[in-house]
Amino acid sequence: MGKVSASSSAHAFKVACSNCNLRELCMPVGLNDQQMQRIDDIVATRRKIKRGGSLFRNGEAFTSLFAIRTGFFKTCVATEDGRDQVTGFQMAGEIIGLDGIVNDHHTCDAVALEDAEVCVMPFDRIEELSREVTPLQTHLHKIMSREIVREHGVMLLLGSMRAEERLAAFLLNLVQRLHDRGFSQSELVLRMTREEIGSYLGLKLETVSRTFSKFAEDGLVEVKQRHVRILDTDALKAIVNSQQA
Amino acid sequence: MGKVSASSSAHAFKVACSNCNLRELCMPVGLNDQQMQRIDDIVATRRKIKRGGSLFRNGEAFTSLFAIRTGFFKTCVATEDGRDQVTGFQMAGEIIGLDGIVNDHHTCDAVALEDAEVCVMPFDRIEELSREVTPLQTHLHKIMSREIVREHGVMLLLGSMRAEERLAAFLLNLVQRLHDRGFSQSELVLRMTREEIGSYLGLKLETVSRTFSKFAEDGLVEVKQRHVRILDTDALKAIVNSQQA
DNA sequence: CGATGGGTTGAGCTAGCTCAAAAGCGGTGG
DNA sequence: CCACCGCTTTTGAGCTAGCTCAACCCATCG
Repeated sequence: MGKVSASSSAHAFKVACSNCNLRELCMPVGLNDQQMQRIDDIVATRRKIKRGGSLFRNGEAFTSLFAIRTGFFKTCVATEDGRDQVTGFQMAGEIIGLDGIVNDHHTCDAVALEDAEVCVMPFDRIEELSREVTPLQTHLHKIMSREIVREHGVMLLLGSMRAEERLAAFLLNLVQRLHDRGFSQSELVLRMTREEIGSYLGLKLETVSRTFSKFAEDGLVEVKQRHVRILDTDALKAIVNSQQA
Repeated sequence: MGKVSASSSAHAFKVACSNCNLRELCMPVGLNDQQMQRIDDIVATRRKIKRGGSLFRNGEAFTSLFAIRTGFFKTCVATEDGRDQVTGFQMAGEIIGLDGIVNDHHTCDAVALEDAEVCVMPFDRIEELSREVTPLQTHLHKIMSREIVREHGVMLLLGSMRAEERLAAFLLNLVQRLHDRGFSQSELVLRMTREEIGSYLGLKLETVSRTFSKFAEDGLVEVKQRHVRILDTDALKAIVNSQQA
């Protein structure tokens, strides 16, 4: 698989979305062959990122969106005074980099939480083609809108839920997305630390740990380090909608 | 949609973006006459919304984006169990309704905090025209990306700031946006209640009120009900970047 | 094996919450 | 013009969820 530099490398070989098993996740459906062909051409290259490496960083020029092929990312923003906040965790089939469009440079960091590979899609090509292939245009708009709606959900979580609700919502969301990708509905391996979960959820790592322990004590989940088995999905759902405030 | 409810009404008369003094805020710049002409055609109608009325509600079909001409809105999402969270406050020149694109129905409520008027822009027309007028396409993408970046900022605020930092950041943001629209840099009238501010900032209304009082006591602002005069912008900025955690 | 980075757990603290009372403000009707 | 009502805001007093600080454990890896 080519020569890999420090933490990432660009590859010149061509890849085909039309053969990609993640197609339904990142590409529009219902394209004819010719349209599919043209979309294949959008993916300029792939890029591998080693665990801990970054796909892009705050301040870097924006040129491309990235479709995650394998691996797991976090995105985080930072204040001037150095605090930072995880704004999301992204997995295979998801599109990353939308934040860069508005000012032509990225405003957050995207860091690989495990070795990863992404498809590089130059944004000028996307815009060009989406003028001609209507389903692509529609798809792009929906992806951006979906991100806005997702963030609304995070704001709701951060603004009005208590610790247990937040963690329950987080677990349910993760396992749902994994299930959409063909994994178990009840078992998952966390790719991130307690601290990263805490940052995302607006909690301290100790609180995350304690809340995991409480869930385990109550028989809702089994937790062994980063391995989590969900034993009672309904109880977790009930916690999210508990309104116990 | 279509039918006019108690608190809003649709007007059939035509309006022209080209003559609108908010043009630079909601429309692309650098268009030629012919392009401008065509964009004028996007604005199908205007719609007035009385204070307290809603522009759209969670669950309603999505057909159009709205450009705020006058007035002030809040958007809020709700959990199944009835809690809700203000996700943003929108003022003249801002675009509202992007959440509806992904699933063809709205996922939040947009409520007028004062009598308001919006330009109704059918989204299918926008998509159609943005295939032909590249600056419009670019502009649409930037608007959506800007919203994503804005929400990142809110997540940072909700996830990692303390009450004083949140309120200071909120005031600075509001006054900045008002200043961009030609209003004072230091004086503003809040269009929302303490409770709505609290919801947006993830705080209780009492905490918002107390924090205002503390700022006033410290000589940073003068507060008389909803009239706020900022006396020391730099001190507010220092609070936002205090990292006192 | 020792070092290192994550994770857990305990003990005490505090920012922000809850509950409660009272006061200001704006509209309405006599 | 005044009295009243409903809504918003302020302020006080006490409480608590989640934080801080600290110790310890566990897994991995050179």
